[in-house]
Amino acid sequence: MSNAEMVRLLEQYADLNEINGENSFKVRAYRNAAEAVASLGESVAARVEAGEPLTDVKGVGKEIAEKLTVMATTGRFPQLEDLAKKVPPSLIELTRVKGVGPKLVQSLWRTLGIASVAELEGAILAGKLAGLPGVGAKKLEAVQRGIEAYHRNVGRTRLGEVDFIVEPFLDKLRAVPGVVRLEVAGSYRRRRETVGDVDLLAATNADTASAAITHAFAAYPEVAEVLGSGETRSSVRLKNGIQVDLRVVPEDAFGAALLYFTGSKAHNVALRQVALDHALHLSEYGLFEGGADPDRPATPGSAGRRVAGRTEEEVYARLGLDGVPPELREDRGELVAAAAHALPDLITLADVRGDLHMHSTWSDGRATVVQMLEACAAKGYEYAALTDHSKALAMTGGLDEAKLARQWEELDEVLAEARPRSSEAPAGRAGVTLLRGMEVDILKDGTLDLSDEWLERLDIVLVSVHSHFELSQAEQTARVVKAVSHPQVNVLAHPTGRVLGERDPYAIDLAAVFEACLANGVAVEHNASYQRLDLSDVNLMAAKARGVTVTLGSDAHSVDQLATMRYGVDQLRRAWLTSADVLNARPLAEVRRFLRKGRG
DNA sequence: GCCGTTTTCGGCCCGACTGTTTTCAGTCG
Repeated sequence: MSNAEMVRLLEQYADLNEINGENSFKVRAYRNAAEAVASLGESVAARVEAGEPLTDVKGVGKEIAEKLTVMATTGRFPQLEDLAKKVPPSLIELTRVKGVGPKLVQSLWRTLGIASVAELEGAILAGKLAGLPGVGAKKLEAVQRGIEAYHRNVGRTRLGEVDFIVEPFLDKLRAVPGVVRLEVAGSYRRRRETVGDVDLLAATNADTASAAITHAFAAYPEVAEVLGSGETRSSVRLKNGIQVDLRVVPEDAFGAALLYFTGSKAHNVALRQVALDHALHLSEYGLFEGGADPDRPATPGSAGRRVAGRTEEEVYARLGLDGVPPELREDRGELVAAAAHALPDLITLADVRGDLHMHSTWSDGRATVVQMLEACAAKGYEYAALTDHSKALAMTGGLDEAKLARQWEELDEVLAEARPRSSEAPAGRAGVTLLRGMEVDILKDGTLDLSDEWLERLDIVLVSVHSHFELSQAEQTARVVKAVSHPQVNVLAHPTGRVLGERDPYAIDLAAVFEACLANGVAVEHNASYQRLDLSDVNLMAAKARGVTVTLGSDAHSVDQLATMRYGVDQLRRAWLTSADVLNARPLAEVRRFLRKGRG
């Protein structure tokens, strides 16, 4: 059984236990264990086979280790199967409806036999919900709104699509008088590959400004519906279905609030624990001396004297920690590293010296080679690899050997013109070295869609899977391993084939693929297109752990798409990568040395 | 169920908002 499957089952077990009214700490323990497995970076099954104890994994104790072992060896989770007989798994879907939590689900199931969103809708129409304990007219309305939102917005929105919405909204709100700070927090700030709700955080210098921004927030033209509004918190749903929350906080607590609302939840929990270890108390209002007094009402500031809170750095510093970049705040060891002053010097967009994956009008790109090169020059790149598709992708106009030869004739001309032989040389693309490459299809049997002769002539050979996604894991792994073992291959592009929100990764043993890449001097790509972002952050961490070189490619099919590089850098940062881990953060000479694999 | 220079029991992050209540439970983040 794969780690992903184990994660899914552990989460399901946690959810069902929660609905069943089980001890909330036990529920959390299973969620923590699921998270631990998800970010493990190695196969649990392999670990079990090797006899390495699972209890070494933080968050996995004796009980869960046993359950994981059973899953790994038998492919089953008997306790979950038993629980599912008492609590139907379809109830989990009900808790995804906003306004419906575990307690209400339990009540719906026990008293009315409701076990699905569809049945809930039916019961509301039939007037059966009124009279249930805790359900009045307003609650009923909230549940109905929740159901509408559920249908409209199942799943999350890709980061690159949220940007288009968020940036203009921010501009509007920043213009409100009295707003001194406005930031996006949440998973958007952590640069997760997809975003659920958008969390905005504002600091104002007067109470009147706080009312003004709340008003401007609700009055934004793209707002379809105001979901809730209070003195410090408001929520709206935009016309495209995305929910946006606004919090207004005092300026001197902005850092603590930004920290808190950026999360992740796991990071916050861990950070608060660090605060407690220092006999301090952390909330979104600041870091306080003296613990909260349980006998007094928990009003802001009642917890003691504030010792930090204006900036995030101030809070971290008071806890003896270096400032943690938002991308790392996932409770994957960043606090330990911050305490040891050992956080990685994360790669930045400015470190990227070239783009190693782009298309032109020679296959399915929309811009010519010259246009792409000029755009790369404008970005200050030292080099760029032209990597059009091969002939197997007929619909993209992929290149066969004859067409590739014609492309090279054009490249000869382009390069001759670009050479600064006189003052009339086109300044635009001067300075960008073109690497002649191709994105060659991996055929079903693992052979490559281009002759060896041409593979040898290319400066850089990317290989990738664009077909036969449904092969078994063993077949897919063997296919890809065979491809990267070809002596002329340099980069395995978008290694899992996923398309966010559209297509799951195909079944493949990445550990085996990484081993083959390492043995053959092949790099794995992080495809920076925000539809793909493949490899994922967790898989990138695993690649780095095995010593595999990573490349970054925009996979641009137009000049505009070259800019998606920033989303790729986001994910590399989330994976703790530094510029030293990334091939195209190195100077051209080093890149060439890597591509030659030590040959001539 | 997990964890441990407060270790094998007794903790486990914290607060806002809403609605249904008459002092609080549920939900959310």
